[in-house]
Amino acid sequence: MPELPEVEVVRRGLAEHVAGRVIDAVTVTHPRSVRRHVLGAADLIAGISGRRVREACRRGKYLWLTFDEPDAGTPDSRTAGPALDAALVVHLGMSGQMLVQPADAPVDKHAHIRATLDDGSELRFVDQRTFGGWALAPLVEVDGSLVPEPVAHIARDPLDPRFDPEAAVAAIRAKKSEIKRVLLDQTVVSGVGNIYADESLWRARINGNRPAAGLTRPALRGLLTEVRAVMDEALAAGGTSFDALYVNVNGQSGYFERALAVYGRQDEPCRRCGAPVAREKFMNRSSYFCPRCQPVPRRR
DNA sequence: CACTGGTCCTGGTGGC
DNA sequence: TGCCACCAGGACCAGT
Repeated sequence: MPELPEVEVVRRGLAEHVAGRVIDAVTVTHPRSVRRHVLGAADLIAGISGRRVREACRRGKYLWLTFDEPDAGTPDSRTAGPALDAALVVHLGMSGQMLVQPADAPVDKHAHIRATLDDGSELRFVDQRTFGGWALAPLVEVDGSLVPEPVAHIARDPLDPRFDPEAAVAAIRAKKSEIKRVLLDQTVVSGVGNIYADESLWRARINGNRPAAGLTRPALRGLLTEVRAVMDEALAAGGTSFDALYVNVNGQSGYFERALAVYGRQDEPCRRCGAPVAREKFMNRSSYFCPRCQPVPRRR
């Protein structure tokens, strides 16, 4: 269940183990993992084979790899000109992993894409539930930043140096739906998933069912502060469990077992007031909250 | 146009 | 023991 902090841990791993490497051969063994690449697996493979990875980037839960210019003299480089290049966009979905392993290491049953690198290692995309995948897409400029086209609609996340809290507060207040749904809307603020939404709302003592537009600016500033704090803490926890063999292990951060205040703690005492944590259905999933610290809004 | 609710997908779990 | 319903959930899509 990778959210922003887990994805950032993966990005750091890719920056360390994959940036600078040349992608040699690519194999796709599950078509669903490349379904977002409309031109198909063969086109994706052709587009990244032989390319040297430049940088590992992230916005919200989206990852992407950029590449150095192809070598001068290749046919492509004449027509490419100054046009913006493409990036390999990766979304982990619910269960995606980006593993860097020795090429002769046993291959996981759910390894759907494998890319050999020029240092003898192999980058493997492992994904049990196949919600994630790879796609090659052109880079476009949005609000002064270069992002892949499928990421163009994704808002800046709270860890982005150019994240503007006041603009985020205004965007949240402009929404007509409940605050939790707005938090999960990646076009408003990106990187927040179901778990950290519940954790942030609990910290800010706001019930997720409250209309976003009805919350005061200070309340929303406080909420965004808690979102950032939860992410920072999870990132600190995740950054420590780092194996050189693996870029990351299932996006887990160690944060899960320890520090969750409400998520998954139905009927257990609220860590602040002791009241039993409540659980309710929300968009075919669950919301956890403290009914005392986060009072349910009055029906209008 | 904005908002809402359904759907995709598979492995693990718990009930009968 | 075996079967099946159910759950997890990010992003997309169709309907209002």
